[in-house]
Amino acid sequence: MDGEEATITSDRIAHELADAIHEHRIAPGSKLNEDEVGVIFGVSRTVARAALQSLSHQRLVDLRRNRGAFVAQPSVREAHEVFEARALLEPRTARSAAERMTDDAVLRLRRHLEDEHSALREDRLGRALHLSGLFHIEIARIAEQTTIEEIIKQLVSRSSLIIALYWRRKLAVCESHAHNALISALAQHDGELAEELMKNHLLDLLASLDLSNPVRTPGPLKEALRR
Amino acid sequence: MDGEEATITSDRIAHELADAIHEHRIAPGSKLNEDEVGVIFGVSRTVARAALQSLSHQRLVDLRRNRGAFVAQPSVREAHEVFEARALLEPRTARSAAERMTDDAVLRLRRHLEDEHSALREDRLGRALHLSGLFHIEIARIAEQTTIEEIIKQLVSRSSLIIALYWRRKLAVCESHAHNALISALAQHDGELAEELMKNHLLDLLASLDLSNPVRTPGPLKEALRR
DNA sequence: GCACCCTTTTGTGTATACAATCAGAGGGCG
DNA sequence: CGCCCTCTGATTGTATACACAAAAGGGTGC
Repeated sequence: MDGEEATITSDRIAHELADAIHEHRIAPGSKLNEDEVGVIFGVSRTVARAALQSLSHQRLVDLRRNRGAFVAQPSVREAHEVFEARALLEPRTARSAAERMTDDAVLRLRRHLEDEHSALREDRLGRALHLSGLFHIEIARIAEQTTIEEIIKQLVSRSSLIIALYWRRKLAVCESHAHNALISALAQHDGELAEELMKNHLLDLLASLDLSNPVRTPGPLKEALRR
Repeated sequence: MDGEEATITSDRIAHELADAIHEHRIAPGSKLNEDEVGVIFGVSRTVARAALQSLSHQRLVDLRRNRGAFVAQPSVREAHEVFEARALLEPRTARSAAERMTDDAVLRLRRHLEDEHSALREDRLGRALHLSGLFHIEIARIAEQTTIEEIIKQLVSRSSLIIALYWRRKLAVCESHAHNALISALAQHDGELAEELMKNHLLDLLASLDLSNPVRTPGPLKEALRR
């Protein structure tokens, strides 16, 4: 009883692809060929197709009729909108999280932050960014708001694409500080502070992007699927 | 050049089914057989299946492996969460809408409200409720926040299921009043008031539900698809 | 030499066939 | 008489085949 790869469902493939996109191993604009995806995961086009459709519902890929699936390339407009939505949801959610914070949750967040640091030390920037996004999702989870968590999950996911396209400067260090400060506020059940910190953190994140010129990264093929 | 039904895409089917659910023509818990859907719309299971998957991503239907698709039955917990999310998003969005309000938008909203009244007069309660939900979406559209609009669209959609399950008293009249007051505030560009009105409107809506007992409406078959 | 059109090729859209799985009915056993 | 097991019918999961649309490539005419 070794393997657990017996059931390769479309959800699993969607997840796998999503992770690759989040870690910037697949660039925005990349073509995702149905056959290719199917071959990679050892399933037929039917299943691969379902996975791609799933990703398109999450706005991670763009499905163009008779053209195929492409990793989405959010516009500048969309970038602003996504952060606008996050600004409405996340600060108040951080406040809720502060109220519900448990010792266990503090530990989980600290461990998470530690992973982020490790990834950075190993120079796996993509992975670090991915973990950084998961940090926000973890906070929503602590707030015990599954629905809002799902929404934030999607927004963070799209943020990952936005960062891939409009990145300007390394914000890794201040990122960590921001997350660190957040953990402190949460651990002390200081909802007010947590809300404020989250609000500013999101503004910093937005400010670290260059949304002046509409970057075009045609995005080449993808051979980044090493599992 | 009469027909426009040449291309029955899965999106169209998903839309059609979604409308039926929103208007309470299909009850929560109803089984949505792939073959049946396919026959009704004159397509193969492949397309019907894609439509159902799409609806499941919107959380309108519940896809159970090897069991099939069922119209979702949100739990009491989920009901609270959905309205929690709406409370975070919609009031501030109403404020934005007030700032961007145009004469044209006012007209659109008034016409919308009028439709709602017509539906009520014709005793088409389901349709009235559906329109009432669209009203909220229209406000998000006026705020020119496509992303938030999409999120609200989903939340309103799920609210429709929640109302179908946990309805307590007729709130139709106060609904209209609330929407009317909102239009006034928006027309006067009074963001502050619009935000407050929306907040209270959502609280009223939530209060009109009976979320104490976990209703179980097994939901019979569906022959409600008269197009 | 360049541009345009036709052919070829690749890839998606859809239908259908087959395999796997589950719910329910019926019969056998305790 | 009730419980459990098995068999059957129905329905979903997956693969494959074919139809068609769009891109790629080469050839010809200007």
